[in-house]
Amino acid sequence: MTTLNTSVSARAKQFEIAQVAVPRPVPGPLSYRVPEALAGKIKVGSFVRVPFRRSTSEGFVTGFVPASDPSLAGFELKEVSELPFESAVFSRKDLEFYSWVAGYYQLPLGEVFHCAFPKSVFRIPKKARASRAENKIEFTPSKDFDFTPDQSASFARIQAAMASGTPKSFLLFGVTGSGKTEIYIRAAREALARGKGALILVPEIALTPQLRRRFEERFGDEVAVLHSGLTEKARRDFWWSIRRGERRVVVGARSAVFAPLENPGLVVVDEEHEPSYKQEDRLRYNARDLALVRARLFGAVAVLGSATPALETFYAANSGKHELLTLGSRPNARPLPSIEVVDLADEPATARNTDNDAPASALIGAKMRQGLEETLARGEQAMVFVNRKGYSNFVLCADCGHVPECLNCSVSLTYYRSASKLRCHYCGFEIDAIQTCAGCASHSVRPMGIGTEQVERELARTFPKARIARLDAEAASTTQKLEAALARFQSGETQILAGTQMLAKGHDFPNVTFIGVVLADLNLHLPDFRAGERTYQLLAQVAGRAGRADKPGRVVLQTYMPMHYVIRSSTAQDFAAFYSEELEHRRAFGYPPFSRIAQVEFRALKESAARREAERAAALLAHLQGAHPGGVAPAFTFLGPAPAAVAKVANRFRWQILLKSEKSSSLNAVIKTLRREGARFIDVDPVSTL
DNA sequence: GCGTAGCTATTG
DNA sequence: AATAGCTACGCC
Repeated sequence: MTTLNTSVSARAKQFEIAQVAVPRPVPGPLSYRVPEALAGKIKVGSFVRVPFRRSTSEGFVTGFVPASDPSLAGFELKEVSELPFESAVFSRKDLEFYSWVAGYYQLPLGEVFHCAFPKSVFRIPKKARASRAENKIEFTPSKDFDFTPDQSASFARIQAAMASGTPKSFLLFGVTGSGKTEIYIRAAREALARGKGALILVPEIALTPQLRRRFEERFGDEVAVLHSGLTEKARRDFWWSIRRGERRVVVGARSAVFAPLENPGLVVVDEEHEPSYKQEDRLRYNARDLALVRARLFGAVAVLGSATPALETFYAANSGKHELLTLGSRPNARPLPSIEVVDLADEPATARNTDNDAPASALIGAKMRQGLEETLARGEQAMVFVNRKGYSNFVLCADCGHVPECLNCSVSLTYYRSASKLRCHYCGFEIDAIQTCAGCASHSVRPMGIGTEQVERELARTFPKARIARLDAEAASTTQKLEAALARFQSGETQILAGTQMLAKGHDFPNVTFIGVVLADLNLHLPDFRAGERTYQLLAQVAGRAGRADKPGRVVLQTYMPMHYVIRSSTAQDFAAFYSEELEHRRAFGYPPFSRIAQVEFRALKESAARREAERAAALLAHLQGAHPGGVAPAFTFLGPAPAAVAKVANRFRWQILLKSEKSSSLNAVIKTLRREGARFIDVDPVSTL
């Protein structure tokens, strides 16, 4: 140690090298000298601009090392070029969280920064701004709803946990309409009362403006909203007002798990089972899992809410990892709808997929038609679900069997009738729909399989006087279109709305008393171990949209597999039955929650290269397994290598290996090895293995 | 010998 | 991720 009178300057000199994480997939932070003018101003958490290659990059200071650090030997270090903001943009606590994320997904810290800091946030140099005064004027929070006994009991548990100050997590298990949102609101208020913030994650907030409104009615300009649909300016303003502590109730989508709330006391994940919490590119994080981690690190209470929890979540609750809070009753006393199952095998099999000559009943069976008729006669509304967009899955030449495929992907093209196009759902490739077969020039090109457009058209033919509309990704291509379509349905202008699961999200249409599910088993047989779970969740969600207090709901569900456990348990609205059967399947095949999995993908322009890489990795994995001698069971297993379900996407061939391990640490070790060996696309805890 | 498409390695 | 630098190949 140096003597007292020299220590200050010695220390200043010693720690003058800043470690800067740049938001690019470079392996680690880079080292930069701190210029004299910025000495003492640059801190951990500072946002800086640094020279990078022959241009500049933005970066985040993650620490300091002495200039004498051996790791710097041989480098001609460059200097930090700019410090646009005086104060740090993240805290040491935040850094702890980012580091945890980087470690868990085994990606560079810079990748985490890329997600945590939306690019636009730093675009315009900021002066200290106090431009919100106009919002501050008069705000009277709307009144609380009365709690049911279930709500009161659940809220009391959450409140007690917040009072005790120890991090704790809950699973709030309650059907649609059981009042979960009201509990989130009161818990958020509880957090504010304790001088803390609240982070509320919702699956697709762009689709649910009502939810935002509900929070704003109660918290006024304490509310910040974060999602991808915001304009750059709106996102920047919200982000900085959270950072400055001006808005402490954050309602946002997946990426809001990184919102710069200084001191969250509550972290909520609504509809925690939703796959949209999983980011599917670059840093493939699951915001639900990260929310739990963030809550734990920051000493906050976590609440996961769902009517159809993910199997892993319910299992965790049963194992005592989360406290289970059940909401049984519905505060609006809406009875659960009656669900009738129609076995399509009993329906007349009249040319289900043909076009012009099809009878009106090809997709809409007798029971569903009758239900719709009665609903229309009563002046009420109906929704008809089919979980696939377009007119038909593909088109096929009845003479030679030719099916038009994407030029870039190994999939057939989906037929869009009204646009008269054939489109690829993977890369966007499209061609004009042609009546003449490209293979044999015959005119026998037939649409095969069903989609929303076909259902809409068939409804229009069956009910020529009814006002029918369609809602799917195509019809809701912009937020305006979506909101207009929803408004027309809300007002009663639309009587029957046909669409994908987009319909089932968050909206409350009190006049909807009938729901038709055209083909419940559409997703049941996808080659993915979660296909059953997804189907259960969708059907339960859809069924929950029907009926209210004075108007009982009715659901007609068409299926080819009425005896399948997923169909049976969802129509009986029996989560426990579904859970116990699904759990046994998972146990038998060693899938989560009985293991952790990771999917490794190998992509190349040539099929042979993708395959070679995958086989090389598989050989390495086999070798690793053999490295456990003396009859000790290998700490991991793997499936594959095999071509992906869609073997080519955007001209890149894909091969996959699925890793499984009961031990988290073993899986991590294997992933680390593969990364070191150059595997670029590893999905830790994948939600979909397709 | 030169130009360049496609690949690899590096970024402080 | 972006890109500077490198290699192999085609061309005159």
